[in-house]
Amino acid sequence: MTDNEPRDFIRKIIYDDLESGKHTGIVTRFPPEPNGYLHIGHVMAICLDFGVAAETGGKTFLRLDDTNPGKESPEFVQAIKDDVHWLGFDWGDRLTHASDYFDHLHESAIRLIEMGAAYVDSLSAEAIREHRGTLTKPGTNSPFRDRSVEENLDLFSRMYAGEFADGEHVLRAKIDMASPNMNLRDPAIYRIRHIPHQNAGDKWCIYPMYDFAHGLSDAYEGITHSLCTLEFEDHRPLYDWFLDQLKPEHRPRQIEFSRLNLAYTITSKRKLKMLVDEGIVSDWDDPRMPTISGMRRRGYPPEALREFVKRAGVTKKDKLIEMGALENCVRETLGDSAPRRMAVLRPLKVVLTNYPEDQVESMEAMNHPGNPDFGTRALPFSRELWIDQDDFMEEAPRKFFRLKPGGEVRLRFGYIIRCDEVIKNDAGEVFELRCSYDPDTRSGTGKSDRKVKGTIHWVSCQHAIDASVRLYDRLFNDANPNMADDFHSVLNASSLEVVAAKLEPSLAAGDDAVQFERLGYFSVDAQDSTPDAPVFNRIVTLRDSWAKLEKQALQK
RNA sequence: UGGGGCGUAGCCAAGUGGUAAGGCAUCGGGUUUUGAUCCCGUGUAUCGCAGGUUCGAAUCCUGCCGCCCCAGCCA
Repeated sequence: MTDNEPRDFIRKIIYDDLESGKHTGIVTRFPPEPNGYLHIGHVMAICLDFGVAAETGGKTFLRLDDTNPGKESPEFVQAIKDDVHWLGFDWGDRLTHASDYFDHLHESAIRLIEMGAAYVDSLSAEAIREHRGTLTKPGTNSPFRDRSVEENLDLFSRMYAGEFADGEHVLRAKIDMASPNMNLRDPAIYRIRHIPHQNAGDKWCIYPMYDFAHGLSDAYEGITHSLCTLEFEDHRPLYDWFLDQLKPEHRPRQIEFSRLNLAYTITSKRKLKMLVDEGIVSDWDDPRMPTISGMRRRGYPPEALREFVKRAGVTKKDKLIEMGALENCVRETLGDSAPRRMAVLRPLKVVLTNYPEDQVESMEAMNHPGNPDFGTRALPFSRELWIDQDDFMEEAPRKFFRLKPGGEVRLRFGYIIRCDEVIKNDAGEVFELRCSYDPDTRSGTGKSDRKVKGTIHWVSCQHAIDASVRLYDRLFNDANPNMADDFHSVLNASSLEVVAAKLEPSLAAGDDAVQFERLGYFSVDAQDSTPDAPVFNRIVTLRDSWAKLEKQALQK
């Protein structure tokens, strides 16, 4: 147990239930509907459901909530399993489906009918809506509400037998059409759908609704605490109503917490699906997507996501968390684990005019400045180098301590160089820099104690590897696109930029996440990269206080 | 306008009658061959507002305001 650590309100309830002896073991479930990919919001639920069970020595079911065939598919089931595993959680032999319980559910529905607590309604969907009333006006009873038990049983068995078309009849719980809680106005519990099911195949043509299936599934599995998001709070009376009526052996308790919203992104499966279907992103695992698979492909480490949701906390307050908070978790974990490398994103040629034509030196470079265990590597150095265009300014402000005409800068793990001449192309763009190096300043020799303010990264031209590097930015320009009338209007048109980069030779090995020094963390794109044409994704930039200064200067 | 939920610093978040933790961000400063990391320091938070109870209120009471969710045969 994690004593002394502040516990969220749900853990308090659960730990209390353990201490009071109400429960001797905790059983939770993570119940996604396999109708899309899991996203950052689900990470929170996964960490809570699996986390609290693991902490208490309990168990967690991964339950596919597949009560609505037509929207659900095995592809999504597989993706969900992959994502939960990747995040670091294990359900053991507790992979279940709501559809595993269709027989029990069907029997329970019949019991409800026998108890006079459910009836077959033959009103059209539209008529049912009209009878439901509004938020301020009570509903009115369906003319079919008082059918006899026998008639209901007969009708329901014929629904089951496939005698009716979709929508002809529906089974409803008989509760209270005047309830101020809309969910209690005789909710539908079974509907007719002549459509095969992703797990149950052709066995059924009637399917249970979420409210009916969920609580009972929880009960069948012996779930002690059924954790869900706030929008189901209104459903809790209904959840409890079914349990009150049917009195299953185990009685689960539903507890609701607020969803986690990430600024500048959306967490609605429906909208994420639109991004995919409309080709705005390449697929569900596009590295810009807030899906688990997208973040995985982008290179986010799972421990960073776990740390992120831990910091976010579990409460009932609506949250919209800054993107920076997530990115910071990613930087923190990668900062420790990623080896350092050098790469030039927007190459600008530097010729060292006083360096021997055919000479190549080998520079020793640390793989991690803070951790000697990472060792060192050899970096080839020669007369022609690539540096980043951002590291040169023809007319530089005072505080710019990179390269400028007549100015000096240190090449990381190399020499101090001075910019002697700026060569431009016909369009007047800076095309090449003629520089001279100071042979006494070779890194690590201690021959000179000269200091220069700036250090920049570089790659030897003749040794460089060409690679395509994808630079990602937020998908939306609005902090809360969830609330936009039409998310298309707040899309960030430049969320992806692809550059032709030059990499140091050791990057051919294609490691896991690495840091390109002074630029950020990058990883090989598992799908598109090939040995001949490497493709890297930028996971996240480094913090950049220079960019911040520039931005402030612009605002003045 | 019915019902449910939520309001503590820019973003999260502890706190449950004894005088406002912590994290992230911000802003200073130090170290640094990554303008990174690291290290120090940095916040008058009218605890949504207004009344009330109390020696004492973010915590209790009353009234108000704001935001979110609910009228699928979706989950």
